[in-house]
Amino acid sequence: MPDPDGSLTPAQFEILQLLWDSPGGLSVAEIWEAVRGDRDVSRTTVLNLVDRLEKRNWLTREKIEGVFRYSAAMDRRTTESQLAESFVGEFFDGSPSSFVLSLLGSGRISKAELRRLRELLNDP
Amino acid sequence: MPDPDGSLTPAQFEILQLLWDSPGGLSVAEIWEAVRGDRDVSRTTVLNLVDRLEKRNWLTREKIEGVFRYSAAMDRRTTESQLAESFVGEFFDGSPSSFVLSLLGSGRISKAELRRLRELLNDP
DNA sequence: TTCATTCGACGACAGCTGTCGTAAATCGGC
DNA sequence: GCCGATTTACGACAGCTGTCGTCGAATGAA
Repeated sequence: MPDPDGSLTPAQFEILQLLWDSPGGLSVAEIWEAVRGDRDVSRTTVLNLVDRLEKRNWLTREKIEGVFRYSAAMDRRTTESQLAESFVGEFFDGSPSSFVLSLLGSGRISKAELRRLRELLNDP
Repeated sequence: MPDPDGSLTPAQFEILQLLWDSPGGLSVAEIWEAVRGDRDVSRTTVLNLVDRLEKRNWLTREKIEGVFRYSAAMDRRTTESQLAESFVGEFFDGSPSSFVLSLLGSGRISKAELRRLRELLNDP
């Protein structure tokens, strides 16, 4: 069971999010139903996304009562950490503070977010 | 002179970084020379990357003494802010604190970076 | 002017993504 | 066991990316 290949696009990440929120795993039909809440998309599109993710070892599947149920192969924390780190590595020279500085510069961070950030860094 | 189209890949971003560091702009030959410091790549590859960036309005160019010199159309701060914000929007539900939390979870942040982050958030 | 060198436009290619349709396999009800 | 419906596999497509080569145009030295 090797590690997942490559990185993730938003469409792929959306599927992983659904699976992380569904302990027992989901069938393609269920994923489709959930995705269709946001975007209008065909069943086979979702099927294909899921299929490719499974081939790249991002998902595992198990046939239960005749239908495949998919689950995320890597847990949420690890995946998100990896995404965040490789993004900062590629675009901010690996410097989180440089990234946060840019974010602050955009001026679109709410007071609540700022407070949460301070707590995060000063507390533990 | 509309805004730049779409987002940026690491290869494209590398070129922008070079241009931000070169006030007078750079010719393709100069960009090539700089890029070749990192990766081994053909002249036409760089030329094509630059060409497409210019067509998407990420770069402007001006012919000086017979040779095009390219400059970044959008300044560094603005571009980086946009990148950071859209990344957080796509993968962290628009929540910077959630992003930083993931980064902390990876356990690969140096003490110096942590200190810098705290200063950044407590100072202003 | 001529000619070698540089520069730039263009096209090509494979790989990936999101999108979809068709066809085959599977399943449940009768 | 058969048939309609669901599920899955597979192939197709356009668009983008990084990669490169070719060819014509521009340039400058002799």
